[in-house]
Amino acid sequence: MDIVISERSDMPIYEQIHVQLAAQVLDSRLEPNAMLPSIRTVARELGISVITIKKAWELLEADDLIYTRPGKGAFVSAHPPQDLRAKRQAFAVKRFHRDAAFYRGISITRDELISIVHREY
Amino acid sequence: MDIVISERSDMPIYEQIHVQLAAQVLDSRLEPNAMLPSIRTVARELGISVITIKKAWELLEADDLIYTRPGKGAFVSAHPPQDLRAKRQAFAVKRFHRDAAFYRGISITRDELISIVHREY
DNA sequence: ACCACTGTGTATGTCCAGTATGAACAGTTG
DNA sequence: CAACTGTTCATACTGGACATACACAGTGGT
Repeated sequence: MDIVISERSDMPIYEQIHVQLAAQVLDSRLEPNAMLPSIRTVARELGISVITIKKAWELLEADDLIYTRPGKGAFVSAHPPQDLRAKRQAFAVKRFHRDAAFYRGISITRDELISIVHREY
Repeated sequence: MDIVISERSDMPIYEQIHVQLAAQVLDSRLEPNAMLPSIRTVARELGISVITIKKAWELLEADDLIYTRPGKGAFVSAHPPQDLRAKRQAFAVKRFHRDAAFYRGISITRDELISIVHREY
């Protein structure tokens, strides 16, 4: 489990953790049912608050990407690969709906946006 | 000049104003060199603080979309249509660079993103 | 010269999200 | 029983967003 916190990101820390861990689950880089380090351990290692980690864990659990068991720990949810691919798409689509509002707001057409993605991505 | 403030947006008010006005300039919906309503007028009409409007005006001026003259007012910058199209592209590209970080972070390929834009936009 | 506008700058204050620390509670396991 | 685990609660700090108020300086019409 690799997490890098950027102080220059405009995303809050809990969101950075959420997204990075979600990516690792969605990429099948974490073993299904593998135990995650405890929130106290991650907090200590990253030099941040347990509450911040817990918030990220809550989002991941809401996404059905991990599950937590009081007294036991937090674990990677097990999903068939095709479900993970679908979840990754859904994750991207959900975010895209928010981003799209901006481009619509400045009258960027679909073709213009596709062209931008093609060139800049 | 039309501005609608959404309390449900996750964008700060000054940013909503910035983006909406930028769009109107970039779409040539505002006459070059037309005078904008004063920051006190807009503040009163929208029921917000003059400082908030001023912040939006500052961003717009930094974008070279308006210019301000103490004692006179704020005006729409005059640009040839092709320059406005280029500016609109640049505006979108700049924003896209921020948005792209997320999609890269969850390993969405260019083709996947194009497909999402095609389907959802 | 005066007035009513304009933009600009400063001071002060409130609110809220994000984050922090610490402590306590409850569950699990060896 | 101890050492872990997750969970909850209390309290506090910081910084950004936003607010109000006031003062300054520029512009233009009368």
